[in-house]
Amino acid sequence: MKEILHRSDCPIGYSLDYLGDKWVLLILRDLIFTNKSSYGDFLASDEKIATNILADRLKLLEANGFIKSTVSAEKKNKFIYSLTEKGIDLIPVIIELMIWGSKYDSHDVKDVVKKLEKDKEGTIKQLRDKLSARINSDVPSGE
Amino acid sequence: MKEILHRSDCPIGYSLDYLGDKWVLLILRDLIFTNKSSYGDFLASDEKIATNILADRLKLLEANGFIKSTVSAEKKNKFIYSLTEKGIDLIPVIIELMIWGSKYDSHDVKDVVKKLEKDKEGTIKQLRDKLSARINSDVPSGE
DNA sequence: TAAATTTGCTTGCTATTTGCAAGTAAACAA
DNA sequence: TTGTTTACTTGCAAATAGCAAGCAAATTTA
Repeated sequence: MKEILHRSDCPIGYSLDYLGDKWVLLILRDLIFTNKSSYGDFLASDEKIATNILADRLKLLEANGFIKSTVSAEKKNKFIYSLTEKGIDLIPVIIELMIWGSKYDSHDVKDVVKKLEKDKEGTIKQLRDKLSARINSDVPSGE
Repeated sequence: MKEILHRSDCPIGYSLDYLGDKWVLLILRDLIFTNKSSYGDFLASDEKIATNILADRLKLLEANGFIKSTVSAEKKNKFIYSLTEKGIDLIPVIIELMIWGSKYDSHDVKDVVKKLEKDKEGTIKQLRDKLSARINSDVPSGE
């Protein structure tokens, strides 16, 4: 795994050295907002990530402590990825990307995001709690 | 200028189609948090962006309405870049990247960010007001 | 007023990264 | 025991990034 070299000592630059990429935050989005948790799940997302890029990013995210993987309880050839606290802490970043995107994407149905925006802190706490629960249980549970 | 093709109709994906890159948000950071406003200013930032990449990203940001450029009043061979409202609306995204980066970057001096975090909304409003004032004045003013 | 400098790029070349298609391997199901 | 599911890896072509040099208009300096 290629080590991340930081280009400066700016905290924004530090974050972008990990997240400044077209794919990483989409994988984290899937983990935060959907029940997707496996390689095949992420592969099936609308953006159509290439198999080698997905494998690479999952390695990178795990090597850098954003996610962890466990063998599925039912199928031993299936891996379940879940967020660590470090990954969960990115919820506010992704929420703000969603709010901005929703404002400027003419195609977006804005009602859901508007509701979220009205209680941003509550929404973040809800997501945080749901995902924190998964940290110590091997199997992600549904809604 | 190459047009941005959106990979899905997710608002997060929409944002990342513009911002999912190691450089774009660093240029916007300079415009938001420092008094940098010219090609040469951005070039001098710690991350050492290449000249062709900087030129490309400035074009892209202007073509997509994040920034606008005006000829400097004093020097006619100098361009002054400033944020549009669309760009200013990215302040919350960048703030969250800074908060996350500050939490996980062991080298970061966290005091400034801790203070910011205590009054996030106030800080955003302050920045917003300062930058909004620049939209209708050709010359960015100092602190 | 001529030469040097500042400013904002562009160009050419090489190296790295991405993206697509195909292949592999372990676990599992029929 | 054969086919399928799952999670990758590999090979190759295309796109992007990065480095060094070059260029041109405006401005300053001699």
